[in-house]
Amino acid sequence: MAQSDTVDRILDAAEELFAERGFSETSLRMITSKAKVNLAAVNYHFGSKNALIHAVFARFLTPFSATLEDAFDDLEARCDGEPPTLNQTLWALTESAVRMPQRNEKGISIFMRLLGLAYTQSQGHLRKFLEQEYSQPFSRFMRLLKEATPQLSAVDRYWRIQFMLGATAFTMSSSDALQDILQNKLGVETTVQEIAARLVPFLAAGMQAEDTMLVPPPHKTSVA
Amino acid sequence: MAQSDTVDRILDAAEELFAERGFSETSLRMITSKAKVNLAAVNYHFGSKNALIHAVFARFLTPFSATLEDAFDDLEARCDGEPPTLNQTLWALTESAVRMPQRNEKGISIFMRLLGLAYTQSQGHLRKFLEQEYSQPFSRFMRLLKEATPQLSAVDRYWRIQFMLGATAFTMSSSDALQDILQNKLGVETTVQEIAARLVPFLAAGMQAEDTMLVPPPHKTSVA
DNA sequence: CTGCCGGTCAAACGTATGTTTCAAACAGAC
DNA sequence: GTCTGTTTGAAACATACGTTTGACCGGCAG
Repeated sequence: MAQSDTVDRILDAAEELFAERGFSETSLRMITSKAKVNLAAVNYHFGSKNALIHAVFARFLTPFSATLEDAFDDLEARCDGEPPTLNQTLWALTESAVRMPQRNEKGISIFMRLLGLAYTQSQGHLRKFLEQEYSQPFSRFMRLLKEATPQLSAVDRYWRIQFMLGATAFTMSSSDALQDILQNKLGVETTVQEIAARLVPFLAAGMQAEDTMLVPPPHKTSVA
Repeated sequence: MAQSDTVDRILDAAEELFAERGFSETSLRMITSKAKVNLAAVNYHFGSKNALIHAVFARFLTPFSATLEDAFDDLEARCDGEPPTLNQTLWALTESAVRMPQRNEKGISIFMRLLGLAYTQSQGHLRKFLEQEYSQPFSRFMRLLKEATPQLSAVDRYWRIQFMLGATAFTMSSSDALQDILQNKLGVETTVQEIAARLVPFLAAGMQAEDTMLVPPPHKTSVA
């Protein structure tokens, strides 16, 4: 056991419980009892519950953002001046996520759910933490998206990026429950990789949809 | 004030606070003090906090599901045997939502955010409540989607529906914050109707994307 | 052995929560 | 006015939470 694995045990338990139940709904007592660790250990090692939440994100996000930067470097190098296509950009992102070394078989889906929760639950401190710690790869991704969709107006692109984020965060954030339902109803086993493989074409098609027409025409109410 | 507007004042305050902060993060004391009502009134009129949450949803969802059924009736009548197109189905849904009588100007976006939270926060009781109270219009919408996309496999269709739900719930759920950003960065005013007008084409294009290829081909790692 | 120090532990602290209680205020019927 | 059932009010209840405390343990340098 070398020094002390208490810190990792806490992080593991917290990660899993946060993903299952959300942040506010998970108490330190649940975490410490799942981790088989004394209650005070959290405040001793991390300082506060919020700091623990940040640490859970940092443990995954820091190596991930490095991997992602590499993937983007690779991609831009291969494209040699030409801006990467939308598909290439989206794939670079998902591949980076899937290739991360994972603590266990459901590591990625747990973390996707956490990211979804981070965006969804208002938790101001988390949002601030993520924005100021990981703004660089995020901005770079945004720039790539912009260069890959020059035909879109700024406003259209802005909203469609939100739609993409939403579809991704939402799907991944409820993927456990959804996978349960899907297994029961259709008898299909689905991995995160397969979900991503379905998601990317959906997003790419949405991004490249015909230009938005602001007056919704394809509808004829009451009057035939 | 006629009989008692206490119930409505509580519902108004709860709706707004839940949307802003989530369910667990909103206490009964916040609600009752915003509603200028005694703390005990919630338990007196609703029985429990969970029952209050259900009531908030029911107040919007019950008339909405009726409106939606009418819209679907209309649509199917106009199509006369032929299954409605995907665009028609999506527009029937969004038009129904937008046309609901609204308590105030942000009524719809508040409620969209609530629906997103309902799906995202695990809150088992809420999910059960929604499923068993409003399964009928939901199933009908699913059937219409199925008939409008006969080319999709059941699994593909299932996931793409989840993507649609995600993009919608997520976008609407953070639309207030997003609209603020958008106004500052791009100087554009955007209404819920306009967001919907951008969202529907995005969703329709995603739903009708080329068939999913499960082995992601458009990527060439390391090897040129 | 002594002294120290990072880590663990049980227990307690203060606060906030959802819920309950019971008396007071109110409305309408007789 | 009096009675009756409903609604409000202030206060208390029990519980759960995040955090803090201070005693204790174990290894290691002097």
